[in-house]
Amino acid sequence: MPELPEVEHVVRALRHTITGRTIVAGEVRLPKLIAPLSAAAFHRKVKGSTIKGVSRRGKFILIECHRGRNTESNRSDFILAVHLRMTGKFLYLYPDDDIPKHSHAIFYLDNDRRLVFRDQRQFGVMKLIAGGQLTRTKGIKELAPEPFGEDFNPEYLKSVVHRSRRSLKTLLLDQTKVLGLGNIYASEALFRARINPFKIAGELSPARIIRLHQSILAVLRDAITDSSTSRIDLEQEDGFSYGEAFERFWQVYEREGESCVNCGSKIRRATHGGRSTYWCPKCQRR
DNA sequence: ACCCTCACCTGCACGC
DNA sequence: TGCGTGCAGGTGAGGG
Repeated sequence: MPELPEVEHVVRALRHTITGRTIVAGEVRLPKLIAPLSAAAFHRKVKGSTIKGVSRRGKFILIECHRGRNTESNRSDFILAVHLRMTGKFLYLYPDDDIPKHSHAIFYLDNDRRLVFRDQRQFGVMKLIAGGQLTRTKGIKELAPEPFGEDFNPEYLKSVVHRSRRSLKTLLLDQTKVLGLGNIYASEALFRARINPFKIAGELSPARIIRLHQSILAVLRDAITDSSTSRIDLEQEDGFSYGEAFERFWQVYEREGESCVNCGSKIRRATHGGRSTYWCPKCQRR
């Protein structure tokens, strides 16, 4: 379920929790999670490595590790890149806690705690990336610029939008074009920009592209800020709950039939490319 | 290069 | 109570 704001919160929680810890052992129970690497090879690589830090690229969580004493040497450094997809979660278990169902990877840490990757739907993915290879890794190298970076500017968005004949809603979900939105925040960003989700991207006026750019940033930033009131707790059964702090902020998503906060019209829902899209028919006319 | 459809999974809410 | 259906916030492979 997580989109960029939720991933950002998981990254902060992990950074705070596991930076500096050494991985004593790594166990993989669902081989496809790390395929084509074998569980044995995975264990050999992570065993004895120390976690330097935790960062993010798009919706990928990057756990930066190094091995051996010489931290200056890049040679044996690697990144564990984790994508939560729909239901992936991290848990930080106490020694006596049971390992819950759907736990597909377990990292035994040097403080006797275990970091568990749990994923009910098994869509999540882990990649072991050798030092310096991040920008050459398939699935990561294709990603659009970070939304909060300099390269994601109105000019960039204009170039992407003008080249596309897809609907804006579909375009916003394409991580190689616009990074960080998912099905919820794509609807929310279009609502804030007052743009109809079915509008063809290439037909968007320059003024509206600027508005869309601002709305994308505002939605992501607000979601990160608002939800910080609900701290992501890696010790909860679910690792973290998206909870009310995230939902409270939705203005159209999952609000079919409710009144638009701007004009009072009934929010509509339609299935578009197999996924739900929500919009206000009056504020977001075609 | 672009874009569409389907596939990957489990669990939950719903109607009968 | 059970069973079938549709739905869920993400992406990638494969094809046109």
